[in-house]
Amino acid sequence: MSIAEQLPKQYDPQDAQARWYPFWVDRGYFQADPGRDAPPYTIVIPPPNVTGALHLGHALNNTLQDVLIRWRRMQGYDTLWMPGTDHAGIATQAVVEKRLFTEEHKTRHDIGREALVSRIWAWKHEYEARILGQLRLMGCSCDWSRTRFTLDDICARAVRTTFFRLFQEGKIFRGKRLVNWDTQLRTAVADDEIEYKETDGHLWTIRYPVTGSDSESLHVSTTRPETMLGDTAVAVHPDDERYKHLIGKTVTLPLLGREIPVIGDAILVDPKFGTGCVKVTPAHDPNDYQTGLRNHLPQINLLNPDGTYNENAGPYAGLDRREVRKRVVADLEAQGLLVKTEPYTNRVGYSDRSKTPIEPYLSDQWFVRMADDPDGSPGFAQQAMDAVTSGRLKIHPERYAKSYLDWLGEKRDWCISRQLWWGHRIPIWHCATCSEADLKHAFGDRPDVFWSPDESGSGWLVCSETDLAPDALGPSHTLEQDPDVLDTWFSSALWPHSTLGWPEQTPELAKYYPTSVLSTARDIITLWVARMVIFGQFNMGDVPFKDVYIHSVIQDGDGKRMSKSLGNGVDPVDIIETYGADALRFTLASSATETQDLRMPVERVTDDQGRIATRKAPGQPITFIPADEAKDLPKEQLVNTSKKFEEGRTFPNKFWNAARFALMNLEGYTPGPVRPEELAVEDRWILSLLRRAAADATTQLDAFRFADLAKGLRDFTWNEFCDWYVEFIKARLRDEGTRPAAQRVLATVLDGLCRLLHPVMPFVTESVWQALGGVAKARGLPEPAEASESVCIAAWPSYPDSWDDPEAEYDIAQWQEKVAALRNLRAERDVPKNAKIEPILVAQGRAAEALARGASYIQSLVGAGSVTVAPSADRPGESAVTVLADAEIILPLAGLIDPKAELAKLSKAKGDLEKQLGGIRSKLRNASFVERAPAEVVEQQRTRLAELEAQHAALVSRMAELGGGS
RNA sequence: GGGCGAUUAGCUCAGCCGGUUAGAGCGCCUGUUUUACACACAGGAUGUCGGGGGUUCGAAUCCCUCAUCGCCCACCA
Repeated sequence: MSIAEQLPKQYDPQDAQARWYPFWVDRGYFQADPGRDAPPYTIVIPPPNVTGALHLGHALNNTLQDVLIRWRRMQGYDTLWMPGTDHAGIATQAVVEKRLFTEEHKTRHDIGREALVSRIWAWKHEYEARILGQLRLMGCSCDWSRTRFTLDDICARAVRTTFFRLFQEGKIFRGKRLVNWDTQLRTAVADDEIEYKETDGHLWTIRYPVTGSDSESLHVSTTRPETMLGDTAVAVHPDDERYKHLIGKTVTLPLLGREIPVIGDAILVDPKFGTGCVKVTPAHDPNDYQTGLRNHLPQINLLNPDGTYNENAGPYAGLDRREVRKRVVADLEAQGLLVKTEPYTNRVGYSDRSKTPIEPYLSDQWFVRMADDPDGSPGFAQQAMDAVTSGRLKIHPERYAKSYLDWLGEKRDWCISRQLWWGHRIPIWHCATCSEADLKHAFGDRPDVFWSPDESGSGWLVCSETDLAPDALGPSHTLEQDPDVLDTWFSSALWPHSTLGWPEQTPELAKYYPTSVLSTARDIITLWVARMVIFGQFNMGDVPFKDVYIHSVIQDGDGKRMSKSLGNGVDPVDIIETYGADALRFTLASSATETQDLRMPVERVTDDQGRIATRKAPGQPITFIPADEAKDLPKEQLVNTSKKFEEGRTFPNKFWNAARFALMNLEGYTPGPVRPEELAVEDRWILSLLRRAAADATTQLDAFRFADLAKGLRDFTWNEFCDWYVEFIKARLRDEGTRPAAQRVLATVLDGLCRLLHPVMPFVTESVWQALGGVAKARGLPEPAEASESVCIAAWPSYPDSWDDPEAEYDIAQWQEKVAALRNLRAERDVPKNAKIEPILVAQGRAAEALARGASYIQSLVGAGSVTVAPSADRPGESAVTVLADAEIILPLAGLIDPKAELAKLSKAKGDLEKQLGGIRSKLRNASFVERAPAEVVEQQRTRLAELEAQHAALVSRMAELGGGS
């Protein structure tokens, strides 16, 4: 059996995936080689969180990165796609803690730091394996030998060194800050890890008596009455006539009896809101905190880490915050100080992780200084802004540069400490009792140890690149390591250079930094991209990448964000199993336009009996169960897909079958040169289009226009190569004389298609490449050359300008137009399928010459007995007529023409023409148009007018012949 | 509240540095087992380009405004 006959009629994606991925990996195509003499092209993967598996958003992002990497690899670059995963601090700890609680009813405090961390590692191993497996299934050509994890030793080393350098240069400092405290997890959470919910509560109004006055008092309203225990002032607007005389006096804080000042503060107080008086609790409210700083108010912390109140709450000490609220309200009421209680809906912040209300909480934290230096030299934020404004770093689409610059413009210090156990431990050791002499004695000659006085307490803070033993200062002093870990973004921010081995001066670092492109989602432009720029410039003295590509966000069909728990999430593996990896990739690449959001209508997968596809757990095989049983399942067990991927499935199949056709017709292929005169018009035409398709593809990839790339290649493959070229050459392939040249062109075009389509559809192209290699190992024009062993490493095509052939394109366009018109006539006039037609094409000049050259092709493509091309012809009464811009088509159809119906059709065509003519005529009658529009536009309209008038005249004369009026 | 973006065929989207008759895929209708492909082929229908106003010889495209939707940021005593 020939190779072609062994190929199934339908492309089998699973077979190709199973075959070629190991093939590529075994041959080491994905491995970068810093020793190779080729320019570098590098992408670091945005490391997915090990929290869970990848979804369609990741699939989109990684498809695009793989397209770029495969393209550049083919262009001859030494490509490195650096893979890895992110430990994702709080997110991962939270899922593991949650599981610990639901399965064993234990908190992390029950099992301790070491045990929890080891459980998280186990989780990490499981999900890392799944994530990397998903990427492999998608066909991602990462250099797996370099896979990194943000918490591995290589990354840890970079974290240590960076922290040390920052500390040494005074870029890291310790400070008090109001953090969002999660009392259940006992940790601070980031602003973006808070979910606000509209919650029904109350607004309580409390009376604060003015000290030394029997009658006067101020009324303040609050949604959190318990915090009044920590009030250190009452603020009014400085211009408020009702209260301004009280500024500088004091009021007596109810329940505790402290005297607190009345202050004027125009920023905090809106005199029109509520009573116009605001209680100020600097330690427990962000605005009040700022107010406290402005007015030098004391900060009274009321909270213990577990959510109970501390000794500052006086009689309420030891009670949970919720209990304190109840008692404070009851006590105020009992003392007649509660003015009123109103129902009130406000937004309460809940921790994303524990789903409990967040408490603003004053605590010691570590910060990286973002602001400019006191001497005015630019700080980290400014440096990162400069990278973009100077053009060293480009963000695509450009509009996202604005969010980057706006956010950095605030130059807010970056809080890098987290009260967690999963992460890089802060490399600071505190010694409360020692003197600087002790430190000098112990570490004096060590360049990797640096200390500074603890400004917030007594003793010294010692930063070290390597762990310090508790007794490193001798038996009389204790060194205690800071219990906190670093914000997960601290290690992510180092990713582009830590993964290359920094601070070691590795060959990789020298060659691959700065990397080429970063592709990511817009919601982490600030959290991640900006910080990579900051640390890249700090450690490496250069931006971490030259281009940042921001892809769109995938939503479901209703515009809702996809998520597994909402039941609208789509697992790329489900798509791959249903449609194939190439289908997934092609559809995603086709969808990658410059939009912000991308809708992906989602539907359940069912079998032909209407049963619902489910998976017991992600990664498990699909089982189908009756619909009514599926109702009660958790949504994350349902398998979703989207019709959008149908398009991605049909295209590889179309290409596959075009290849089968080619292979079947390459029997007896012999490599050899093709002389220009051996090329038929259609050969010159397809080569001209192939050249343009390749040039366009290159341009689009350069500009990250993935959708245009996918569409352009699809159109060329399907609408030009399959629909026309293959049809054109069928006859020549049957003729022994013309067969060899036709085969050589066919092999060349198929070879080019494999290359051009490979970045987007690696699997089907490799299948075709290998099969093609079986019959035509040497191919290409004008001289054949031996093809490489894999399309993965074949050269990206760039064809000579001499292939550009406007004459051939003109000819083919002429043929195509006439074929389309004749097919339309056949269909519209109900010409029997097997009837041989005898059309006459009336044309003059260049058009006539082109049609004469193509007569035999037109004949076979429209099922004609003969095709006549003539400068003029009589129109038989029983014939259908179509009038085109440069030709008239006469189709004699004895016995098939109903003059009335024919007239009606012509009349409709005439009506359309007249509408267009009317538009153009009125335009040309308009003096301002003729005067003001550019000359070529006016000329264009005149030409068009002449064409349409000629067509109109022909129609009118035909109608007269048929006996119809004009 | 500030910002970004969207609104074009039944659906998902191109087009938008103004200029022939606004396109694609899917879906729909009619026909076809034409020896690569029914995941196909041939033909066809479908749009006051969200509403209103303006600029211009000319607006889907530029400006203003309103409406609806989405996202980001800030914030709600």
